[in-house]
Amino acid sequence: MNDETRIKDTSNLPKPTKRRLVELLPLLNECESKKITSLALSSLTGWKASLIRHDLWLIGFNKGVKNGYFVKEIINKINELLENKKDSQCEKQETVKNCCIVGLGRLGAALLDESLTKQSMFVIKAGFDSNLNRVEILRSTFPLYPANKMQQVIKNENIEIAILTVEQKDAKQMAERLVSYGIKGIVNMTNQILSVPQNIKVENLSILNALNLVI
Amino acid sequence: MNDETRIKDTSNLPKPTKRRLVELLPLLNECESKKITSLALSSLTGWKASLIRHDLWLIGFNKGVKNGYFVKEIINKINELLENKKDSQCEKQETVKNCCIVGLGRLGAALLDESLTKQSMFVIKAGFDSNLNRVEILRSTFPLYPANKMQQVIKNENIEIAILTVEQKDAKQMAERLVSYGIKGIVNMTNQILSVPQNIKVENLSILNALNLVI
DNA sequence: GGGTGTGAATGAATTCACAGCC
DNA sequence: GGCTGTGAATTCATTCACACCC
Repeated sequence: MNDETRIKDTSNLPKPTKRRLVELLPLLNECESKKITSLALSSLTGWKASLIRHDLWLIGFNKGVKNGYFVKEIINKINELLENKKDSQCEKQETVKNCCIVGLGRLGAALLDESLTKQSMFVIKAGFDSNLNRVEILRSTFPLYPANKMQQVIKNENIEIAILTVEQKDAKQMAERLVSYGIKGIVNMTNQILSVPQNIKVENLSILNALNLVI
Repeated sequence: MNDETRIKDTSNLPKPTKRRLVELLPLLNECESKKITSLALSSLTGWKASLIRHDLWLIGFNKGVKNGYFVKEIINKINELLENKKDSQCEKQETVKNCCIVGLGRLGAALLDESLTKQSMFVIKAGFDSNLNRVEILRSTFPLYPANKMQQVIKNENIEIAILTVEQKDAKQMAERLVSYGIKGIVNMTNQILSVPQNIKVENLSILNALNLVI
């Protein structure tokens, strides 16, 4: 077997590493220099330089880097990961991810705006609310539907990700419904803990919980 | 030395433990039964029962629990922690935490609403934006100020926490300003990494980053 | 039996240390 | 000298295992 076999299997990266890489992305995109050293990244992020090198090593930066990493190369590598190309040989597949917003209260309504996902791989395809009024009144660049259309729209539009902004009390059962309709990832903006099957990914973004953690 | 000396120093709890406890709080508050077992909590959260017992042990549930924990007791204990009472003998101090919202774009404006912090220890005292228009037009239950009033208002109102909802490009420097004005905790809703002094706490709640993690 | 309390054992993530390269 | 590449050492978090209690 040749050297290629030594390339790390990036599909089961440690979670903290993946998180850091994702956070790195916006920073790298704004970087005007061609190359950047682990030390420079360290001072930009506050993370140890050795940790950054280790992370980059895990995603395949072995040998060949001389005096700092090429910013573009890091960006490309991270993007590759995120697009879950299990097989890097595979065709340049369409890497758009369809999302929806579930719950159009104050917070959900604030997301009815393309700017959130501008120049990203995410496209918001639909908004849902069980309150018909909201669905009719709110204006948005993508269509809004009553909650009873969820199953159908999620299937038709091939939506994989939901941003959950419903009221606390509805969060759990709504998450279950979404999972049953085929949603694979949930960005949970409520402060409820969602218990979902292992293969469903959840990120918790409760502002109230966050406030409790920054005290 | 007596038994009291064995009580854990809850001020430097492991971060993951603290996070779980905070997430537990809303769940416990809705719990209608008087007592709850670690097993029940496990099935509600998806976390291992032994982990939950360990967490509770760390915050002082040693001995004395017979057949499940008293829900109220857990809630109280966690709240005590959050209010940072280093010294449990201390007077029943005022445990309100003053917050502000920095950046009144679509996301920030969505938070101009008491419902977020209702029946919590947090009170939003002010909103800031460098765009005078927004400050004048938006309606809110607390006062809005132009950004140049920040230093003064933060000091006068004794504001310790900021919810950062400015545009990406302004995030870093705004964070630095906030720190220089005495802010101790930042809920960062931008996708920029903020590098702040050690003693300042930051929680990152970027929706775009979260989307990248649930793929 | 079903539950907690608790240290020890395991597993995971980070940091160190240093060889090797320009 | 400054930088990366990389396994080993260390630190940190979770899980196990079992004594004890009702």
